[in-house]
Amino acid sequence: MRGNLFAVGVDLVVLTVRGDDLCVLLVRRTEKPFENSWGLPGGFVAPDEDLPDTAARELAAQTGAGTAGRVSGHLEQIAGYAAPDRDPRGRVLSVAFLALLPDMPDPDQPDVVSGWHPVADVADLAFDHAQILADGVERARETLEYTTLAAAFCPPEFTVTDLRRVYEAVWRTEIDPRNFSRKVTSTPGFLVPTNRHVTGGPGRPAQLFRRGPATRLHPAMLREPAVRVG
Amino acid sequence: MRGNLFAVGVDLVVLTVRGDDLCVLLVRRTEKPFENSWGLPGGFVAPDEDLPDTAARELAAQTGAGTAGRVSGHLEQIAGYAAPDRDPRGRVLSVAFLALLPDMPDPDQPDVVSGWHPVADVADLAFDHAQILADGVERARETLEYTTLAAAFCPPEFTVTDLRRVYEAVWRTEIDPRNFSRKVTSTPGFLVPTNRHVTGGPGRPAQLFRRGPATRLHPAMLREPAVRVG
DNA sequence: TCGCGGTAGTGTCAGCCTGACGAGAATTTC
DNA sequence: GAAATTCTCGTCAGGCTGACACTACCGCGA
Repeated sequence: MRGNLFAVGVDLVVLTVRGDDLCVLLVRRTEKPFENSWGLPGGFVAPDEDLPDTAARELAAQTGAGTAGRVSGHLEQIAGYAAPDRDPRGRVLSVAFLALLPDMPDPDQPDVVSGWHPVADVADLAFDHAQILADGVERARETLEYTTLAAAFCPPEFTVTDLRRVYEAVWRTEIDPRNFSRKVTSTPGFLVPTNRHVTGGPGRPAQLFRRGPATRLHPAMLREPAVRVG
Repeated sequence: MRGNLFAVGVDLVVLTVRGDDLCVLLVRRTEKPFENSWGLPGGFVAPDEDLPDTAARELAAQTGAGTAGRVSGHLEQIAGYAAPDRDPRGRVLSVAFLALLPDMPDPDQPDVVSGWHPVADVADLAFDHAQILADGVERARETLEYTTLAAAFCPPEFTVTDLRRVYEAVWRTEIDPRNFSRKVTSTPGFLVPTNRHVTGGPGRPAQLFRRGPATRLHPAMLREPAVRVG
């Protein structure tokens, strides 16, 4: 077999929505290279492990959530990255995965080595992680247009407003609440009403919904037709 | 550095439209494993080579087109595949790329070791190439919905009907020529009229167009809203 | 108790886009 | 020439969207 050999790792772009911000899970590196820099969580692929297995294992380890992340979360591959000089230690290929999680309390160990950072504030990541993050965020933005995956950012039961805030945070736009409500509630299989309502806050109580079986939006929920001719 | 080592290769899903069929470029394997089976063209990543470089190099080699494939073609990454048992020789990670080319004469060497096959007729490929092909075809179908990339299947100058046949072949549907023409000619930047016309065939001569600068379709050209709720 | 601000959800309406055609224009073939 | 074929423009009804008026229901404070 020809070809030189690579170390193969998996890097995770773990996104969640906290308040009005789209946030990414970053870890502070404790080893060279890029010691003390922030980077994406990740690890090497173990023998007899497939890429999604590695990603799921790392996700569980980093979020301290056991397999809980899979209950309402989502995990998909973004792409492979293998520029010859992306890792000074040698030839390393990294397969990036995108994970979407509901907002959760800060990571189990309340240390400063990992935490949520608004993606808009992120700068200077290790390796080519800035590029990977950008690709992951763009993927998430597109995914929200054509699928019902925004609900992956929400807890098992959520209101239409919760869901709208996800779109607004990921797209950094404002959406008319009335039109948004009409769209998502009229899409068959997107939301399953529970007939229960949240109370406590100001205003009329909002109905709680659960995720429905639908996975795709037809027609899509398009972002601003962003004048992009070139 | 932890982790075991992988050989890393690139596999190509090279698609074109011939007549009414979406076709894929396959090669007949001359070595074990899967000797004499059909498989996707590909090769290993050379030292100091990035993944897109390998893909472009292999594409040029396989189509015998030098760099001509890039003139009106398109090359994008699909995903990485690394199941532990996908290659009996050992741990091999393959990054798949999707290439879209205009129809061209059969490969330079008129041998039987490589050629175009209608994707609908393909069966029993080597390794996990059937899965990779399926993923590539699905990616192409989605891409046609949201981008202007169908023109990558066409020669530099083409008619609206040429373009429509691309959509029909990739989606395996029929599209109303009048509505299709309205859609593509009214999308700013999709088609640039040349004011020249093709002649020779039956019927009114069709105008020739060139690709415009637009890359995205707003709104998208949706396939059949395929009743898909689950 | 009674407004009052705030949020949830419904209703309306004009405009754009699409699917489903009709019909005319321009060419080859018979 | 007449027929067949293909390209192109028009028409029209229906669906979806953005914009926004309006009602329903809550907590809060006077």
